[in-house]
Amino acid sequence: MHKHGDYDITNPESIEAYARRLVGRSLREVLPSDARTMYQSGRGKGNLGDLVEQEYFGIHPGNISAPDFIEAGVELKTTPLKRVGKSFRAKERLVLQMIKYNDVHKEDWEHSTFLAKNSLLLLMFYLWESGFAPIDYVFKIARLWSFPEADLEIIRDDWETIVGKIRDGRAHELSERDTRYLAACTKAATGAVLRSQPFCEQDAQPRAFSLKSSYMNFVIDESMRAQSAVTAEELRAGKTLEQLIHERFMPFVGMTADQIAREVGVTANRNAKNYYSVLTNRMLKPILGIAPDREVAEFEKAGITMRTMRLKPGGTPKEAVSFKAFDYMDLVSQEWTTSDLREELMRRFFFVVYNLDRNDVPTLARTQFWSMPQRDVDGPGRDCFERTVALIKEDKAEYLPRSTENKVCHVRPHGRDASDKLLTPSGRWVTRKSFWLNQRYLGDQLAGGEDS
DNA sequence: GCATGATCATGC
DNA sequence: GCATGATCATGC
Repeated sequence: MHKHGDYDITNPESIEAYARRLVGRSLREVLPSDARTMYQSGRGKGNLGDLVEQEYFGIHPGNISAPDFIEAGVELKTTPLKRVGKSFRAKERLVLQMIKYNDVHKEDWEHSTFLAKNSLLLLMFYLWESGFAPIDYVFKIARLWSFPEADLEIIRDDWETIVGKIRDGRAHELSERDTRYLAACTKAATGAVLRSQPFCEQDAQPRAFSLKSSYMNFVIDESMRAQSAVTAEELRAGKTLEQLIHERFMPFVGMTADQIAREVGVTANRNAKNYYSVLTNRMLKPILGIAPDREVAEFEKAGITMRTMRLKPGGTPKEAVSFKAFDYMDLVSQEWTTSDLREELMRRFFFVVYNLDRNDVPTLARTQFWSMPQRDVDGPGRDCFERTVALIKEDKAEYLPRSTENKVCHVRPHGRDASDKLLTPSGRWVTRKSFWLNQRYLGDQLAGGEDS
């Protein structure tokens, strides 16, 4: 028996595809009514993980040392997200398996039960909402996850640290602070029955291997990014939102901005600095056949940042791209991993690209989706952020990173005029500023893209 | 010609 | 009234 209903139990991708059907929905919306009634209103509370396994996938994994989908080697994990502002964060750490103090010390990493069970995870994130029954939580992410090699190195170190402590007879001293990604989190309430350990008389708290929340946040960011291309419903004939958008712009490619304005009925002042953003919005309007102005919301929902880009005759961008101005006080209180800047850099960008001719007449050249490579986000992007924070703290808010100092971005004034100032932590008023993407960097990045 | 500082028209 | 995305202006 290889098949189970709508998926192939031996094939990870098939299982993932079936899991993805839950994204954007709750179990109540997809389960047959007889299965639903059991779990309504508190009764049969069961945790959501069990519900998904039994009612959605129809599996009853009893074996705790092998993956849930044995034939495919896939371990299913259902785990909550919480909303923080516009983005999602892990509501809790992800518990992978109990640590058996009396067995694990005999294992080596390559042959560990940890690896056997957790090498390929099917992660299903749902949005936790206070007061909801589990059956009503809406799933946001469903994806296969295998650890990137670099991460696995660290997880291995962490595993060795934890197991090493057990071998040293110090299981009772385990702490989540010992490790970076993989932690030995306490399991069961405080005061629960303690467990024996092999090399020490003293009993230890029950603990489980778990992925820290901070690591899960990284997984979430990555997943939202990967998924944003196809979120917002793969409407109509299985086309992605991105395909639909490209197609929408196609008829305008080759037209000058003036011609486009006439075509879509824009009469706004050509000198208005939001002229191109008005044009783009109007070109997008009829997309998806939804109510006017909804398309912008669709963009938002998919986490897409829309920008105009004008290329000079040589093909380099005429201008850098700005983000909203920051508040000095707020900025210095931010950590890189959760910073506004990182969130902005991690978003998917949609560029509407115009070519300028020698007379500066803009012609729509193409549209292009783009995401900043991860190494640039957490490399130069991070440097720029941390340098900026450090300089502000040193009372040098006038001397923030320039475009010549950083490959990816820089800081520049961004206010009403030179008198538009904000308070710094040192108590001085300094020109309002923001982060900007370097135009040279953008030129290099977008040159490779041949979209639409 | 580019990097950086300065400013603007509009929408909310 | 002001933040935003965008562009202009200047100095090196």
